[in-house]
Parts: sequence; C-alpha cells; structure tokens
Amino acid sequence: MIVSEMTNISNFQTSRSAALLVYPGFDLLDLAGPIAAFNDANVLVAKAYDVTVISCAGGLVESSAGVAVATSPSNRQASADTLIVIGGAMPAVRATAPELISEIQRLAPGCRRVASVCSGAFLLGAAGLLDNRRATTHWKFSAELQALAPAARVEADRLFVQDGPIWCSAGATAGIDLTLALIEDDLGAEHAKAIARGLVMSHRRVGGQSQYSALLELEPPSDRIRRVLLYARDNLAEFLPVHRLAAAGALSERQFTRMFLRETGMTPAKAVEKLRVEAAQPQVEMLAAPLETIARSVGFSDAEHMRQAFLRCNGYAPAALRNARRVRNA
DNA sequence: GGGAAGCACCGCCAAA
DNA sequence: CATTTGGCGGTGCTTC
Repeated sequence: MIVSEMTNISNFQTSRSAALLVYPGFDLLDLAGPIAAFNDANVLVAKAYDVTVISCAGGLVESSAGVAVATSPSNRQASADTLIVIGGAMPAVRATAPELISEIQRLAPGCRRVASVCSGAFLLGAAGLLDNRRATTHWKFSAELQALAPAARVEADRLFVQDGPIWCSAGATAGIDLTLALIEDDLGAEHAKAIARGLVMSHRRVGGQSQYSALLELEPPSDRIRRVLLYARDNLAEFLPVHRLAAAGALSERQFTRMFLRETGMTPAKAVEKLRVEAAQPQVEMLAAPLETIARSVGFSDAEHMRQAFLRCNGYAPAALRNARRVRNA
C-alpha cells in the first residue's frame, strides 16, 4: 500500500546531497546505519539522496574495527545539503587533528543541516557548532562533552536532539533513528515509516526516550503496551501497581498482564523494577548523589529496596558498581 | 530475622 | 468452532 501512496513523478526533485565525514578510528556502525537508511530511502524514492563518504585526505580510511572505507577528499566537496559527522573510538576523537575541525568549520556554513552520530558531537563541539544549542552524545560521554563545549546544553537521556540546523544522536544505533528523522523531515512520515520497517527498526523511537533502556528497545508490537511502558518510564517516581498500568493501557488487569508478558517476555512488576534500576544506574555511576536520594527519585521507597532490585536485575549492588567506578576513575 | 499482610502472578473457566 | 477477554482465587514472593 505504501507504493500506491507514492507521489507522482511530476513531484520529482533533484537529489539531496548527504556527506558523511569520517577520519581514522571512526566507528563503522555509526557510518553503516545512516548509509543503510539513506540507501533504503533511495530504493523507495529514486535518487532521493546522493550519499558521499568524505575525509580530509580522501582515499582509504581505517575504522576503529580495522576495516577501511573508500572516501572522497572533503576539499572536493563544495558543500552538502546535509553533513553528518560520524563518531569514533574516543581516543581517536580526543586526538582529533586540527584540520578535521577546520574542515567542519569550512563546510558547515554551506550546509542546510549538520548532524553528528555518537561521539561525532565532540567534533561539532570543538568546531563551536554546539554553542548555545541543545546537544547529545552517548550517555557515557555526556559529561565530557559538556566540559568540552561549556556553552552547549548537553542532554544525557536523548536518542537524538535537534536544535535548528544542528542534529545530534546518541549511541551508534541512534544514528539510524537520527537518519530516519532527517528523512522524515525531507520526504514525510510515510516514507520514513516504510524505511524503518525495512530496517526492522521502530519508527519513532522519538528523541525523549531513554537511550539505554533495553526494555523500551523491545518495542512491543501493540501500541497499548508501548504506551504503558512510556507511561511507566515517565512516572517512575510514582506508585505503579499493576492496576494503574493496566488503566494507562486501557486494558483490564488480567488481559494487561497477559499481553504484557507475551510482548515483553517479563511480568509488569518486573518490568517496572527493571525500568527503575535502569534509570538509577547512570546516576549511581555519577558518584554525586547519595544512593538514598537516587533510590527515591526513581520510585524505590529507600536505598535498601534499590539494593535488592539491583541484585535481582544486575546481580550486583549499587555500592559495588560505585566502588568499581571509583577504582576506574582513580 | 521471623511471621503476618499485601501484592503479583497465573491457571482455570465462563462469556463474548 | 476457535480465539480473545475478564473474573476468581490459590500460591508464592516481597514488604513491613
């Protein structure tokens, strides 16, 4: 049915150029996701995108996984409609050559949109493109990004963030979500949805969702269960007994537990516990707030309950995680 | 740290 | 007739 909805040929426009910028040590997956999504867009809408992989020097560029990719020299690229800066292994990103940054600064003004995948945000930050803008990156590195770009507003719990012409995405797979959003912006929701289906991605894991929630990644097939998960996630600090979750999904309690188990593989109460643990985890690792405070902020009645839940879900206590993190930092 | 109370889970059945 | 739905209540886990 998607095909029949496709617009007539008189609507034809010239290709939009998308330049994907890489450098030695870039992350292959960060690059592959957007390419795959753009390519699927081209299958659906002929010549929608003209995709080029570029680097400062051109030629073969080795990824962090060792596999090299053929690139064009960026100085031959006058400007692109969309520029996407690919993420890479952190040591490589931290040690970025100044030419790369100035290349980004040279290209960006001519681009309609500039985006980053994962740690690519560091390069946008270094180029000054994130100043006074909302941004995101892989949550593990959000503090470091904020330090690098103090004038940016780094949001740690986003899959992707758009602020004007600047788009940032979180971890590698979020790069696909980002690209789908770019495509949706250009070609409309119908096409983006069809591409998402082709990639076996869920259309609209919209920006606000937690990027590190394994549970939400499950994307249960039924809309109601999905809604319940989002409701739970957004109200973690509240009491969330089964009957309330069922109400949020407009289902009877019995039917709700049944469907929930079928679609997520776990029972509702377990899922809420898991969501709470997932929400607490990054805060525990931050070492700043006391465990008691964190526990209450995600809906555990006290630190002891949180400890029990951590043991059940992860097999270790919050304090153990904290100690491990301290040792690593030292 | 033990025992009662409360809640979640799930099998079973009847109704839609 | 098959499948989906929702109520009931026993069992066991969690909480207090």
